Amino acid sequence: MSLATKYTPEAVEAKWYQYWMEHKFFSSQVDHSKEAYTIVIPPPNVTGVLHMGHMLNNTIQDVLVRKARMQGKNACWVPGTDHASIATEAKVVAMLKDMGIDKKSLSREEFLTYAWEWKEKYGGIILEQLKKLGASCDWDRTKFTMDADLSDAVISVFVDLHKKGKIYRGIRMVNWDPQGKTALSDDEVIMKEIQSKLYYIRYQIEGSEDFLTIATTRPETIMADVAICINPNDPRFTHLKGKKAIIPLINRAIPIIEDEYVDMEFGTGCLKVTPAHDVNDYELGIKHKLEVIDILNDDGTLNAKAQILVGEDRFVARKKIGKLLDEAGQLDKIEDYKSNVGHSERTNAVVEPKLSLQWFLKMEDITKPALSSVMEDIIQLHPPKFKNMYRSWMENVRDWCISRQLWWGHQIPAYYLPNGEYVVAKTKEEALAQANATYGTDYSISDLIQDEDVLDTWFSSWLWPISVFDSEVFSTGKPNEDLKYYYPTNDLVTAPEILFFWVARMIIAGYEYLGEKPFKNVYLTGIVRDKLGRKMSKSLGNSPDPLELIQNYGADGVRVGMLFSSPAGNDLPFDEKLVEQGRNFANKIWNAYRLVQGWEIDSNLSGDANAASIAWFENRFNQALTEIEDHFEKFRISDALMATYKLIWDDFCSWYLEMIKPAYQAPIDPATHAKTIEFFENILKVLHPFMPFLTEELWHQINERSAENALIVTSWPSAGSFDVNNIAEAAQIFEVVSQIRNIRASKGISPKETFSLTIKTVNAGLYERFEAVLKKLANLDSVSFGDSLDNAISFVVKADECFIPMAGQVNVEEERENITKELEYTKGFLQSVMKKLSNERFVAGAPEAVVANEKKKQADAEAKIKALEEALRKLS
RNA sequence: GGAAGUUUAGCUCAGCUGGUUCAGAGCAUCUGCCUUACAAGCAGAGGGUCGGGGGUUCGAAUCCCUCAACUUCCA
Repeated sequence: MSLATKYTPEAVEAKWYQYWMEHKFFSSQVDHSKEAYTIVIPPPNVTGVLHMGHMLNNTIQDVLVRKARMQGKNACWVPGTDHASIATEAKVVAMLKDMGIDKKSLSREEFLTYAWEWKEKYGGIILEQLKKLGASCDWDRTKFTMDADLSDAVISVFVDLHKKGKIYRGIRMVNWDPQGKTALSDDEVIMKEIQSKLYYIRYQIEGSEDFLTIATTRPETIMADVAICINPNDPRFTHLKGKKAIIPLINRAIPIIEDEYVDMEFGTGCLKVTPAHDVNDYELGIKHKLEVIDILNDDGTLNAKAQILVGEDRFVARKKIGKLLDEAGQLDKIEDYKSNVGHSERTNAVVEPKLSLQWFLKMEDITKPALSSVMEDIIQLHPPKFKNMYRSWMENVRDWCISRQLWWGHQIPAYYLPNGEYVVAKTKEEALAQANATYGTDYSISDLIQDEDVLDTWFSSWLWPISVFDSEVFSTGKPNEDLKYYYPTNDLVTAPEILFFWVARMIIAGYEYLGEKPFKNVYLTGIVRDKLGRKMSKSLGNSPDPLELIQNYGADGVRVGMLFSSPAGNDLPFDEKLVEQGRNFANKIWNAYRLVQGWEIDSNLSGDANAASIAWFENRFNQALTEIEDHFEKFRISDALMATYKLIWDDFCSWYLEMIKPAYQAPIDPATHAKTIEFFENILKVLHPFMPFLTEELWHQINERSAENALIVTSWPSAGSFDVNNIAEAAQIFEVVSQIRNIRASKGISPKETFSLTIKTVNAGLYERFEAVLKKLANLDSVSFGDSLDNAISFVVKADECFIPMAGQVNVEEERENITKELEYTKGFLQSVMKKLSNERFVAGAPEAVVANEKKKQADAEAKIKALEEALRKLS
């Protein structure tokens, strides 16, 4: 019957997770008699291993799901993984390289075979790790973004949007890695500050002997210039308006255009416009309808359009052209200059802005309902400060480039025809039929060539809240039973970093395909950082191994540690101390149970002495639960946890259990015992979402229970009403206890030495009700009422004077000093109150309740002053 | 360069529309305790001019202006 003095999580956690799985507590089926509560997991990358960010994110989801389940809702948490085109392809390429295989030597099919093998082997690791955390996902519903049905959904959506005219092919500037010969996403580009040079080049004005000078870091691109741009407000250049300039060395005339975009302060105030090789210039080119001259090959060498230096590498060309310009007398000077230059994360090559043909989704119309639903709080962001960011992005949204030059992913269902046209269809067969019908041709399957590229990974994950339930609705338009029941989902928990990439796009897809929001609440977590404030990352090696943490502190401890200091949207500065605190908390509860389970019950005993304590805790529990519910309501999860923590540690353990605890080896009365077990059970219920393993273990220790009575499916307690007055009275008693303990501590008197307490009060009834508690907690042999005592240490609580006789031990000077100090403070306080009350404008202007309050403060302070003054008189 | 946010105890943060216990919590620190549930613990204590300055108000951590520092997003 004796339990270990320390809680050991390992065995307990494995046991209960298996138990929950066996009894299918995580699984959810459509059940119209119950309200659905749905969360879809932000699918982690298949390349991923569990990191601290996942821990935080999934702990929050599990807390929400477990609470909803206990509240009788049909809780469904759908897990899954994301195929992560770029990251996975990079992993597979690296793996092949280790095996001595070059990706270029493989066909697409061969490569994909390796990729799938890799996915089967490593893709599920992260989900297994989530189980260790206690995640109560419905594992039977596990999905992968490249599952056949989900892929089908992605292709249907592409075809559909293309048919609606929302998807088009267009030119776009991408980050090109000339070494890897591939486009990079912005995330794969690392900006580095580079010491470079600013070349000042002289361009002759057509039909005159004048020159204008332009500063550029990229002189090798002058052959691609199509205009010179000046700021129309710049008085230095008014004479150039409408003229033309001549590109040095190749002597091509280009127009001088005007745009306020030009920074008059930078360089010479003149800008050369090279649309093919600079993003900003490209925009400028579109605005002014300029042609585009691309002088670079894919490998970064100059092509024939450059006319000179053809075949030279861009950096070699830069040096050479500097020399040529100098020789031609058209190089004014060269200055040192620091600039930020993008480098390829993988090859470290300097990234070249390059125009290429890509697929786009028109965003202008499709985003409208997604913007308004968030602005009108139909979908609520927590914390709401992210609404601003969301709006600015949605209002300035650019068309979404959805193609990627990769193989791992959903291949774009566009088929090119020998006649130079293309068709978009779900299958090659359909494409063929469509092609022949449209163009009156007689092509065969082998004439069709499918687009090489795959779709952006977000183009599949934006369908996630829909496609995990119903992958066919995109083509049929008819939602299945699952979708009708579970959609819209309730809460989405994710990181603010992907608010635009993912969250916004899910909202867009939700309205586009179902005319309904995908979720009601978006809880945005912070970033987990190390003590130095750095983001935790594998490359820095500053992230603890989550599984090791679970091993060392228990899953419950880790969950609590993660949540302790993570208000929504705020970064979490992680410190192992937090997890230790979580572990200690688990141990505290474990020991509280050890105490309670060790009691013997004597049915002859009366529980009268404990009635006041029981009544107080009942009130306090209901008060705390009300607060906790309020925190949950507002998605203040860490506050909800802290309130629970304090309820258990401070109120239940430190006060309540001490109040009712029988003397050593003495039995307890049945009424108190029963009540205490009831309180304990309620506490376990409230704590379960945060610490599922420990609570389920103790739940079954308290009583043998059948599966349907397991804690995970027990109903959540509802907060009853509570008597604030009773709680305040108890607080007054606690204050007296603390004061007496303080006297012992400051005078070095052993807690074993008993005191007798005399109280001067008009409210003796209160102290009588709590007499047993006072005696036990302050170690008193008697509590009596009466007038002031001599030779006693005194203190004042509210307006009541308390005396502890202490012949010979009273240091009169010290006592006087203490009381005087408090008296001074109280007088000062009273003065400030009186100042307000004597101010007519305050009395007239402030609300009635505020004035009444000040009057009450006045009365309390006056009573206290009276008591203190009397105590002081007694001393002399 | 454009926009937003943050600044309260040693650390991490609460403090809603100005007015109870308005200066709080947890951790950390200090002191005393191996008191038979728990030293992963118990009891007690100290600690802040609410970033600086100005203003509005009877009254400002809270509203306004300004300066400074940090962070993030966009370019």
